[in-house]
Amino acid sequence: MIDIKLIRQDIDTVRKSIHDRKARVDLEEIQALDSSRRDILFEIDNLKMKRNENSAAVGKGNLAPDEKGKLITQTKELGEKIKQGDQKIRELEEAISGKMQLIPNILNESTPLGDSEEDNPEIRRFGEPRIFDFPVMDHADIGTALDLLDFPRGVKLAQSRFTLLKGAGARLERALINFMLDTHTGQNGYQEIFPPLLVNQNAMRGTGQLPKFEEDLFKTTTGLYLIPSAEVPLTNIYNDEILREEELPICFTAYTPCFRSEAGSYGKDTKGYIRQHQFNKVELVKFAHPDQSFDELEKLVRNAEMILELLELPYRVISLCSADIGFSAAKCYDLEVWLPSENRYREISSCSNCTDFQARRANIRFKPKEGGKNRFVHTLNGSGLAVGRTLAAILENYQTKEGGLIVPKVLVPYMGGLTEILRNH
RNA sequence: GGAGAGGUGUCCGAGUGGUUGAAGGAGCACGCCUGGAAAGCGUGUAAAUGGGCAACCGUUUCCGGGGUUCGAAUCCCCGCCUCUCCGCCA
Repeated sequence: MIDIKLIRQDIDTVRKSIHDRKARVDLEEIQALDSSRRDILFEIDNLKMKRNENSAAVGKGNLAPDEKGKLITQTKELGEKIKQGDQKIRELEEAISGKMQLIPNILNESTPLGDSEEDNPEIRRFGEPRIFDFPVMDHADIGTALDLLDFPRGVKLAQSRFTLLKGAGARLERALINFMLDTHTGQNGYQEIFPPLLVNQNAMRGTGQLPKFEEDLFKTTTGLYLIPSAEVPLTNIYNDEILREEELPICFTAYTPCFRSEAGSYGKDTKGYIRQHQFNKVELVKFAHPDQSFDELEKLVRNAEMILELLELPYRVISLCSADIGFSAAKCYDLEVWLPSENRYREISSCSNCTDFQARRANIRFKPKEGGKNRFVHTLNGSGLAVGRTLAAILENYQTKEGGLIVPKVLVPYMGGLTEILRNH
């Protein structure tokens, strides 16, 4: 949620941000609702002041009986007016907040302008795509051939876009999770969390999944939601809390399965392990001081990049342009890994600075060292990394001419010393 | 699922109808003390919101929502959550 004061005082900034995002929001309507709210609030506050004065006078008990009776009757009438006014104010506030929650975050000035994902500028690259002297297979075919991935049985057990991992495939996925967590906790300074995988509506609202993106979520019969990312429980850890400035930045990492209904993505990536209803991810979340958050974003991206570098997977970093960036983010980098079968880079991590957008929704503040008003923290999140896509990238980039798979060096200890997965027949 | 207890400020915790925005403590800030620190002493320290350039003033807030009352942290109803005991259970 953005600050409504921005709409009062600097609506041009809001308008520009919405325009650059190619979004549409009726700001004039919010302005009108806000201004009538303030009018009524002022009026009712004055009536309340009167009521408080009257009640105090009655309480003192030094009034003549008839005077006292008159005052009580009069105050009773005030009470009726106040009740009606309060009701009206509540209605207006609900309307305003409903509309405010649909406004995306204000873009940071460093977010590049663009009309579509075609306009996302590349920031840097790592590694050289390998030259293959044999026809490359895609990860689905390799995974099936090596009996690491079982797509039909995943479908049988659940539905399409659910996959079964088997044997060395399951172990490779687990090895990746452990390798990523160990790196982030051991070298990058994150604290490991294992959060609930189901969260309530309030948490979903805090990070911005609700109310706008409900159709992307799985909901249980008891009203809880399956998390689409550990971003949700991690960021909401401090929902409604006040931190001390000295604690910042706070850095959390978590491995969790993630659940997405992928509504509206029919026809996209239907083959393979790239787009699943359930997938594993290691997430990075930071709570940062507003003055530090963009530096912290750079560090967070580097933390995620480090995983790809250690795995020796070629990748590039792009900066999402105004039309492609997510709802809660002010600035966002995507990491894209090289997929030989597609002959292109594919998203494997998304690292965002949400500035105070989520903090305002989730009411996460900190007490400034020098005193003064509590301020909203800045929240950041990024994948470090999407495990399934990392597995897919390994299958493709590490395939051998003989149809086997070399285990990336850093994963060998996590694979019980296994260096290569061979084809049986 | 059955029985009971409880949800108060950054934290702990008192408070059952009117100077309670809220005792006391911790924490934090500043000052005194000290060679320096700790301890000790003193002072200060809630948030949201509206008006105002500001000083300042008003309103609201003691889990949430309704109600009673001139007036509610305090009384009544509903809901949510937490804890204890019993039952069930990985």
